[in-house]
Amino acid sequence: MKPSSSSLGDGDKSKKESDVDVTTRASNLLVYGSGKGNQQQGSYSKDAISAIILRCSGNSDYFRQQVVKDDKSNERIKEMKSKFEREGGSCLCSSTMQSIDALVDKYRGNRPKESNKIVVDMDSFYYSCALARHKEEGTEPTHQGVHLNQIPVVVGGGMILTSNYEARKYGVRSAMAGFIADQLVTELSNGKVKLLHLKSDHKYYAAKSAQVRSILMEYDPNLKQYSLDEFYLDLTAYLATTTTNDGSVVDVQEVVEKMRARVLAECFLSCSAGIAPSSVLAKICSDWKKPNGQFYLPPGDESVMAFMRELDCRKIPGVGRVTQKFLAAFGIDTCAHLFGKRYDIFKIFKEKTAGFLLRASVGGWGGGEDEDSTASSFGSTGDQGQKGISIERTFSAVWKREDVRNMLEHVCDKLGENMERKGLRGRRITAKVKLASYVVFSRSKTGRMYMNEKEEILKVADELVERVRKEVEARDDLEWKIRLLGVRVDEFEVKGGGGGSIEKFFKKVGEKEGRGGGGEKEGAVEMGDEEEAVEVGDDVEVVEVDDYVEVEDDVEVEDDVEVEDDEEVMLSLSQSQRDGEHDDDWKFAKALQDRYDEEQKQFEQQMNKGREKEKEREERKEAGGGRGKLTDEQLARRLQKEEEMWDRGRRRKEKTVNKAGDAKRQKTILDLMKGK
DNA sequence: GCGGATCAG
DNA sequence: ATGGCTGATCCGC
Repeated sequence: MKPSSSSLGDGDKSKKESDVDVTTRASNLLVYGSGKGNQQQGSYSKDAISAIILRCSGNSDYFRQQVVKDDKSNERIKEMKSKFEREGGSCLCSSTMQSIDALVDKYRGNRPKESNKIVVDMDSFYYSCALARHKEEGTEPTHQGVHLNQIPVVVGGGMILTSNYEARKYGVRSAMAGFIADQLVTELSNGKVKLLHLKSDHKYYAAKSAQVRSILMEYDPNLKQYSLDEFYLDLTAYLATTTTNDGSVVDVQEVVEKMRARVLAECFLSCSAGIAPSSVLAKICSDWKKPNGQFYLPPGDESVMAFMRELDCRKIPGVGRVTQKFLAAFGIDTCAHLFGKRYDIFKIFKEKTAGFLLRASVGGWGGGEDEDSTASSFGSTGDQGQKGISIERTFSAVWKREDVRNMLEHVCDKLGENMERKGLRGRRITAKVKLASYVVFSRSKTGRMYMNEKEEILKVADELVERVRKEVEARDDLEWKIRLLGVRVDEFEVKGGGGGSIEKFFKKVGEKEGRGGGGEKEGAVEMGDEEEAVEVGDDVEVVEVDDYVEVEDDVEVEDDVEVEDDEEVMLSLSQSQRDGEHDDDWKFAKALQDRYDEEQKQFEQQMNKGREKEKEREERKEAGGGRGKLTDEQLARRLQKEEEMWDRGRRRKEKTVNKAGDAKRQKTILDLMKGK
């Protein structure tokens, strides 16, 4: 498909050419952007859909930014390709190839011998919930006399959350902007059909999800739930302990059929299931017979390899739009291609990604540890494994300090509440700012203190946002108008984990202070003055003592800054206690705290120095390279070209593959082998 | 450690 | 005119 470049006149050539450019790349962007779903019967043509989306998107800020991002990833692909060729293309030491093959053999050998893993995935969950609700309330699931299934319906307004199958025929997908979805339906139906929007009702969905869950629990009490509409089961135990009436072994496929029938009958919700030797394979299979169907992948290498062979890479969980494009650039579309180029991927991608893709190419999941590593505790025990917590909000663009501050305050309030509820404290704060132009910035600061109170978080977040503001205002290509603010806290304190002697010491202090040393999360303890408000007696402040020292180690501290390791800290603690000079534990702790504060300040100064140096370097670069971003980029490109040429010459002289790089890859592969 | 990107649901 | 939110991970620097 080609955009109509012929329709262009001759005038104003340069501008229109760049428009064509954008359009070409943009439509490219759309073709790949269609997502993981299957194309179904009766759908409108992809081209017609793309054309409408393209026209609706027009010159919107959002779309422009998408194109910029797309350009960047294309550039990265180009770099990767040239690097690949520079390093001799598909060429590795035979020993490296042997290692890769050994790894493949291991993955293939380690797959579980039975297909007892089940993934249950609810069909267009939010939409189905709407239908189920009608059933429960005895109302008709119709709109103007027509059953909802017969007309295009979505859940969500500004942003589509779910669409029914009729709407999907018009190219309406989740995560699509509402107004584009409307336009698709209206235009493709020649104005005869209008897209119906239903309101989202998260509470009801959660209730229905719990209902489904309780049924599935009868089959596997340890099932895992990743989201409201996805369940992971292991039926091994169920199959081993269940027999049919005549005493024969039950068939897993029949069990799943019955299970789904029960969900449908009791919850009025249809779902699809995958049955496979591993949960990742089951996840892929659950998509195979959607909606209201199931797919059984028999165990055994032959079966799995045959299934994978045909599989589009994009169906691999973890391979998204961009990765697919990367792979396609190297001629890799299916898992068969992936397997065929298994040696190449270790030269193309970094270790984690390469290992992941190699494993995926043979469906090599389920070899023990990885089956559990995906464990999550959605809706059950809580958030033990949680690594971060965040809130972000979109609003109509603001720019005044006061408005920004208010928005930020709102976000921090919410975050503080959530953290308190979950009993979390973290020492890294990240602020996220999205400009009206959809350009995103994030700035973070790792502190020494574990925080969970809105005021504390707000203070840091505000500094970070101000930093972004200064950076943005210093640039002439950006405008300080923001449409989103977000705050994230991570680097949580380790709770209940051991607790060294320092912690115990502080616990004692805490008890003496009459605040309990347990680590409970009480609200803000009001003290006299800001600096005094440091919660000396709270044991949670303690864990980071060694963390801080570690950080210091990394940062090349000035000579005159004392750096102590854990032991010395402890020593000084007990010494002071023996001294009797600090009869009052609190006083001593306060002194210690002050010193840490001082160190933190030094630490920050150090960081700032680094930042300034970085800036200077940037400025010098700009001064030397002339002015304007374009010139700079051109220069960089030229430099790279030169380097490439030089590199190519050098390689030719060497006449062999890059042994050093190969050795490194060997090591990577060996590490992967050792993995189990 | 930091910041940008990607992915999933 | 209208284009989300939460949490995780990887990579390059």
